[in-house]
Amino acid sequence: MARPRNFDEDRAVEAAMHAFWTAGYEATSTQDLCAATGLGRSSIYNTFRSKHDLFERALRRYMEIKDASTLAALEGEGTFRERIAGLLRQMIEEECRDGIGCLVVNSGIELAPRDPVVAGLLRRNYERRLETLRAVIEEARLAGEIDAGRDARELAHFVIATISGIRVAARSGAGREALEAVAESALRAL
Amino acid sequence: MARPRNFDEDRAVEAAMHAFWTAGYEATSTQDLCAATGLGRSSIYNTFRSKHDLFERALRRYMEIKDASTLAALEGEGTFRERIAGLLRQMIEEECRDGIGCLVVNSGIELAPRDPVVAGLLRRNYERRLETLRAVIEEARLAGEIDAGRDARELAHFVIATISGIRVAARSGAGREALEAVAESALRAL
DNA sequence: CTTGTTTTGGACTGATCAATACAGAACAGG
DNA sequence: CCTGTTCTGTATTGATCAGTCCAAAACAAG
Repeated sequence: MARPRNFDEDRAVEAAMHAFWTAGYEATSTQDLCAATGLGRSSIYNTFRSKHDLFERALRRYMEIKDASTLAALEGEGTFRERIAGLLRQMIEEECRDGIGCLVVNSGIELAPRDPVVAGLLRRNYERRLETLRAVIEEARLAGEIDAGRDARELAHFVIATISGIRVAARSGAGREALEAVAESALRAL
Repeated sequence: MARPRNFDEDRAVEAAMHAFWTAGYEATSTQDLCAATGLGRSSIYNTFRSKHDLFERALRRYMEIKDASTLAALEGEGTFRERIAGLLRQMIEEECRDGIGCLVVNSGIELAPRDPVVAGLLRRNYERRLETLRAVIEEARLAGEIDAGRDARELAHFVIATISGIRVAARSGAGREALEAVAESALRAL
């Protein structure tokens, strides 16, 4: 018994996600968000309470998507090493293709230091990724694919840091060969 | 035959550097810059042409300082491994102490994708750091401290990426032990 | 068709943004 | 002390910021 919505909320979140992703939080104005989503100001403020709340939704959505694709790479075919190599290659491919970076890394740098809510989201997501990786690595360790003396959790930290390092390097002007060299060196460390 | 300046230009640049460093480019207003430097708007715009130009100066200054301290760590005492370990420890210490991160990493994420001037500065700095590290690694390789079959340039890329990875991890909520684990794993890869 | 509820577009708010204008202050050379 | 030049504090610019308001529009239920 009321006027129905004229847009898809999830599509709007994903459009906002791309806007924040490419330009960052501060540099994305509410005007930009209107243009990206195709909505009017009222619709945005009526649906999402504020620019910050919309950003949270967008960041959560990004994490969902990214974590799903990471999990898919980790649970794919092949040896543990091959799967990690595939994961790193996937990141490099992404970074070189559209040069858009990673919203999690971007948010950690731009917002986390002064935004406790975002910092909390990122910390929880970090823990989740860490645990996923740790489990996979532990499995590989027990299967004898990597040195039994290594600590799975520490290696998981290392893999995550390597991915972040590759992403930052890509933003600093490193070419594809450089990124692949980093991935190769990291794989050797496992 | 004119009124002399009432402030030290270099001190002003360093004050601005700290402001940009802690809050980022967009989130630092010209008002903030006045407060940080202790100068009036006129003095700032008269000395540095614009907020952007002042940022460039600040970024250049940061790179000078940082590169000097990196070079000092690399040219210190001890084996190659010890010096790299010292460099990583220095970064971790810095990251844990004031949790302020690195202006180069921050700028690469926040500005480089949409600011060609900053992107150029960062790319040139990356090349410089790469060459410094490559030379040190090459020396270590010839001295037999690391596997002669490895490529010094590739390893240099890897070390830089590891440092960036550690910095991003610190911003994502990783604790000191996690960062140290990353450093240890990376050292093992050399 | 009427009523009730929600959405929507667009005008509007006060605040803040980077940057400028300008007048007077401060000094060096004469 | 003057004169010329550069500084500096303050007021102000127009633009843009996030967010609000309100009237008209759109639909469901009756």
